[in-house]
Amino acid sequence: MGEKTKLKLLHILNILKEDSDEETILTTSDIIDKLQDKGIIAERRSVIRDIKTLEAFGYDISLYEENKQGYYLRSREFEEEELRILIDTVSASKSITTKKSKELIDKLKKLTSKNLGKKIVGQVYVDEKIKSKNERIYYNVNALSSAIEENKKVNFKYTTYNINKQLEYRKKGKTYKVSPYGLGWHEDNYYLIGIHEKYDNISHYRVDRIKDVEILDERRKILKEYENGKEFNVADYINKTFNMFTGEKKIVKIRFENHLINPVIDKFGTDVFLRKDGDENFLVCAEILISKGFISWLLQFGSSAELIEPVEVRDMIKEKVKELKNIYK
DNA sequence: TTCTACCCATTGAAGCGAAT
DNA sequence: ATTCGCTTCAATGGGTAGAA
Repeated sequence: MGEKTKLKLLHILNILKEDSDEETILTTSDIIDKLQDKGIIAERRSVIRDIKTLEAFGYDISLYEENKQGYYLRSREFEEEELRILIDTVSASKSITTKKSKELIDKLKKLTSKNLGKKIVGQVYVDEKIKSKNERIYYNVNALSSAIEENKKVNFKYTTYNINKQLEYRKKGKTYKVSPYGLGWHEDNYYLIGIHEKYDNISHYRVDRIKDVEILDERRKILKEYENGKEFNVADYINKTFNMFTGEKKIVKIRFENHLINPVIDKFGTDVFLRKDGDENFLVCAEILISKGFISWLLQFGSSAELIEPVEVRDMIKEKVKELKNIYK
């Protein structure tokens, strides 16, 4: 007895956490065996008593009385589905390197039992082709968010792929001075949203392509729109921006064929204003940022989508179509 | 067979005051 | 401040009976 009696309780908790779940129910003798592996000799009834103690403390343990098979830890910090979402997101994220993804997934795995962890992770496929090669991503995210919090400007170097598929510095390694405003996800990429020192509009930078971040002791530049203390909402901004190209905000009216309802909802959300236009079409009115990204998004639907208003955006599309016509004539 | 419930004896741990 | 000795208390395990 002695020290071992206290260790036993903790070991039992650990055993329940690591080795039990709804599909692997442990009997008292299973637990006794596992305790023995750790050098603790325990008696049947004291195991039961310990489990009841854990339950009384608040652990959600399914008892023999309830399931007639044995014991298992029912709820954990994360449910299987929640964990799966997190793990999938990590493995799909282009900004996180393969190495960092694997480390993160290993940590996430510890939030459930060994069995379930193995099951979930076995289904995850990490696509190395799309993964960033920048191991400094965490550092970048950290430095950038501190800068945002402290209302400071940052210096960094920005990289891009050249046609030889090599990463090289943009603008010959010149430093970018940016007032950072937010970090946000868009289609598996992590972006910094901020204002470049030389310009007055919002720009986006892929966080995984940013290098050598340095926090400056200068206060952030304020955009005119936000001078009156209005809070910058990253999520809202990303929603209104298409494929991370900036442009002017305009109200547009677009006619879509009915079968395009899903991509439209994906893009505009369920709150979008839309109404029927005959039997085969519907009309959408929405405020968006007009950009190359938006036009490419619209053109992917070919003749199944038609932008009706405003005229100047229609003209932009006409121009684009003319360019295409020249290539494919 | 496996678990729970109850009673009982044993024993280690904790609490506390006194001594060093 | 630490150690010793004493008492008290709670945890453990043995036994038995009973339920599923």
